[in-house]
Amino acid sequence: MKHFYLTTAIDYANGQPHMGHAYEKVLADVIARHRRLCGQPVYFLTGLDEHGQKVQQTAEKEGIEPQQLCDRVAGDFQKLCHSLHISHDDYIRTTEKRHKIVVQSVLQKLFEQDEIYLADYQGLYSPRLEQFLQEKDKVDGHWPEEFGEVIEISEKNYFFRLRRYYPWLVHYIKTHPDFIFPHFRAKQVLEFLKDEPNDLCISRPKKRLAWGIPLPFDEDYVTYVWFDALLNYLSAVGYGEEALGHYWPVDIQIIGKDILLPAHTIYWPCMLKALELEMPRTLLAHGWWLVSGSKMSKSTGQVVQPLDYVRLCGADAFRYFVMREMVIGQDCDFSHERFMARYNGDLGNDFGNLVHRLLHMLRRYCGSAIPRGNFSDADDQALRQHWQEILPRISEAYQHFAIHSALELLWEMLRLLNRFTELRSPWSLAKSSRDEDRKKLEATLATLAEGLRLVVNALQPVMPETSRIVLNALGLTSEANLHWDQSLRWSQGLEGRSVGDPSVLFPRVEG
RNA sequence: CGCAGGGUGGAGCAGUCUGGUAGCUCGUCAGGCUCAUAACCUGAAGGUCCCCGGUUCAAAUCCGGGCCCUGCACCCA
Repeated sequence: MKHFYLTTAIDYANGQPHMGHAYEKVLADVIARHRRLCGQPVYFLTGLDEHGQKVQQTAEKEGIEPQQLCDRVAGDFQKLCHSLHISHDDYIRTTEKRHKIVVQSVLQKLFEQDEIYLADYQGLYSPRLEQFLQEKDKVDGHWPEEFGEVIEISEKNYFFRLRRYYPWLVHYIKTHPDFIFPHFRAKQVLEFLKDEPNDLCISRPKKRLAWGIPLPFDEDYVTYVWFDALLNYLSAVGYGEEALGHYWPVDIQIIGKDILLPAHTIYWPCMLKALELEMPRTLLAHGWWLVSGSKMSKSTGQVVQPLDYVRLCGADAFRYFVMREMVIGQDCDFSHERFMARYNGDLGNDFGNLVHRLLHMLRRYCGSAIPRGNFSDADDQALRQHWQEILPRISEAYQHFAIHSALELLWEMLRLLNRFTELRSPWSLAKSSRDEDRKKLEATLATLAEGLRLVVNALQPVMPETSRIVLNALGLTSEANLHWDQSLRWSQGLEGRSVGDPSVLFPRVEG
């Protein structure tokens, strides 16, 4: 059976993890966890892009070997994954042998197929910065000081015949509306493609850049970093081996909107086409996090690092926040106020407090066991009815990456559970000595427990840790193994289970 | 210039593709409850859905025009 294969972009080793990296991994993780719960075997890949000029330069600046730098940065990013509870199945680094072998075999194959040719590359070059320049690098029509002397040079390089696939690519994008998501991004790509792209220069002379994968057919050159990096999606799942069939084509590739063009919508499809491989099913381009809080931070002398919130409020709270706030594909603003509002309001008040008050009532009124629910009235029916209505919408939202709407629906349910609690007022029923009131009290708590179980199960992809804690508190230990549809059906399965003591899931954080 | 995205009660956002009494969260005001994390529940006030025009029985939504904000190919989620 083919795996559901999804990837994030691989992060570039020249820099520290930031909000965007964290978001992308969480998004991918939520999708991966959801698919697993739906019973699909999932292969979730992320990793690190380690070659190229920037890495070489940074390493030189620090006086260390590039590989040392990469090892350190890889550690930082893996730590990030760990602290966010990312459930990736593989972490690929482009300096690994398994990757280099694939890059070289792909290059050799394309070279033999005449997809790669040698030609003169002409351009403006700054020897001081050791890089090629573009007209747009000019400031007010002049080269900035730091470029030093700018000369026109010509050097031989290898090119990939991208233009060969230009007409095919345009047609493919036009006829595959699900290829690029959100759809409006496809329009942007087609706009870009109105001008025929040039063939892609895939080599760098070793005398200028040594930190890369050598071309198999010319030892004087290394591979251009994008060409190298994109192939990680193939090298991780056994390109050239039988195993590839268990993963390819890749189902979802999650990337930032900035690397959609030209890398993932031009280079990558053309490379795959030349290799006679199927296209990715969906390229999912997300937006950017803007941090407007920097002004506020300056005035208070505090620099707010978004990842500090993981430490402050926990991974699940961070995951909830980024999934709830970001509408897929659009940009979104991060601010302390918004984070705290979501944390204290949504998580603390609506959710955590509901769990707490329910467990407390179960302990106080029912000896910490979930009672039998053999009483039903209009309020109770309405609650079940509501769940029946939103359940397909929640599944649909997960399917279409609208995680924020899935969460919105779940919180709607949580509010209804809080309202139901008020309507039935178990604390009043508990004072009565009538049998009927006792039955009503028990049924109320049973209904609340079941409602909470359903919400928490549907919340698993976004908040795995919290879900586990709450399910355990409801006396369930193996619920995670249940199939998505099965676990989200209203049932009586909780009856008789002994529940945990009330604990505060999301302690209030002031400030 | 052009292209793409956005402009919805005090704040932040859904909704726009598939027209049908404008929805959510926060905030404000009033009330209720006391199981609970100064929490929860109820009610109220508050909107020319950027502007102009068109299509339609009906427009936040479709069409045309205009204004404003943000991005746009070294690298960057």
